[in-house]
Amino acid sequence: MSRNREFDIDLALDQALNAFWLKGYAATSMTDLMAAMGLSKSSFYQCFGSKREALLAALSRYSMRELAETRLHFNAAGPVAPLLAAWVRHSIDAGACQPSQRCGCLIVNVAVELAPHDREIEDAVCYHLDKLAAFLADVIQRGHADGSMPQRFEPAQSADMLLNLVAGLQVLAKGGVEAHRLAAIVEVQLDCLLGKTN
Amino acid sequence: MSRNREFDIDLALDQALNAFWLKGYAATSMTDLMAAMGLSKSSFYQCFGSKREALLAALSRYSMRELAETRLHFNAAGPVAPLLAAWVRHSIDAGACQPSQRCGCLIVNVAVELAPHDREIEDAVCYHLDKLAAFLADVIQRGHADGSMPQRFEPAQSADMLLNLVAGLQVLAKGGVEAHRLAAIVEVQLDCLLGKTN
DNA sequence: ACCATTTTGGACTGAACAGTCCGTAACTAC
DNA sequence: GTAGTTACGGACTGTTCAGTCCAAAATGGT
Repeated sequence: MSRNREFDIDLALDQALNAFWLKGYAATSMTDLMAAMGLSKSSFYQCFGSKREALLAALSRYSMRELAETRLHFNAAGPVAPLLAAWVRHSIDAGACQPSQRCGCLIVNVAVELAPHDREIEDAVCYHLDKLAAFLADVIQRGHADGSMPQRFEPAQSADMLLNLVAGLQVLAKGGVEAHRLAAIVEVQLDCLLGKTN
Repeated sequence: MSRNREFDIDLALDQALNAFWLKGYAATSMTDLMAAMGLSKSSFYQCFGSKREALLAALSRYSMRELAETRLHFNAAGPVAPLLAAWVRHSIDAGACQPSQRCGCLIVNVAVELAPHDREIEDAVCYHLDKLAAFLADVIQRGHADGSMPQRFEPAQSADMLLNLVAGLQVLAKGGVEAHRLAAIVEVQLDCLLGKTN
């Protein structure tokens, strides 16, 4: 009954996501965005409404993807402690949407740039952080149960601490702190959380 | 031999700093900036050269101020541990250039928004972080010497960990995480760094 | 084959952008 | 007082911004 869309919405959204990830929201012009997504103005506005709505959609997609990957990682069998250590260590070099580019974490970037000025975006950021914290708390609970993690702190507190750890790492990495110092921070924190033996 | 400048450069710079702090670099237009600083276009460009150079100057001023305040705080007599605890706790509510506004830390904001795309700004950020880390390492060394801090980690590592802690807090605060959770993170981390007794 | 529907490219909009320039006003040194 | 110098206000530049609109092309149902 009608002409078919020529592009894949999810693919276009991924490319928009990468553009925002790489340059930030304000610094990504519509020209940049359309070039990255490979669509014309009319197609973009028809499909996504506005630049801001595209960011919101990209943010939601990023959040889903990130949470799914994290869940997958912790689905592995065996004690939780080494999984957790691997997850945190991985977070250092995960912040690259393009090779040799320090994009950090889209959620962190958006939280800093926009969350205080846009309620809806703050809600999206907060939703992601809460989901992630809740999942990590579950994982930590599992670590307590399987005996691989000392029960020194409440799971929820340890989870928030991990959140804070990875958020801080993204900032320091973007600020130009060398990788070996970031790695040392991770090890110190893992030591606190998991005890001498990790 | 000439007409005098009608405004105070440092005051104007402080107001520029607040504007950038509040809204970020890209989102602060020249119109915003001139209004905040209370000067006309010609005065601004005559005195500061460009928007970017104004940011650089503001960044340097912020860095000096921040470092001076930190040095002052740790100049107090007595054991280091409680001073350190107070400093970190204070960092939660320090991120407000205006009442009831979550501005976070200018260095963190700029690190996330601009450092990966502007070498000179990255250098400024990195310089501040290094200075702060080095000073904190000295403070921690003092804490080791006066016996108020356990010597579980190297001073430089503990200092980087503190840097990471406060950076993470700024991000989570901007993202909308509630203050009591931030406070809990601080206490957990202080517990790791200072031992059960703080 | 043809009509109804939707996508698409690109011309177009008015506003906002960073930055320049110049006539005028104000001040200092002499 | 006056000459020389600088600061100031604001008009002005050309560019870029996000977003609108429409004619033409492409498609699917009948």
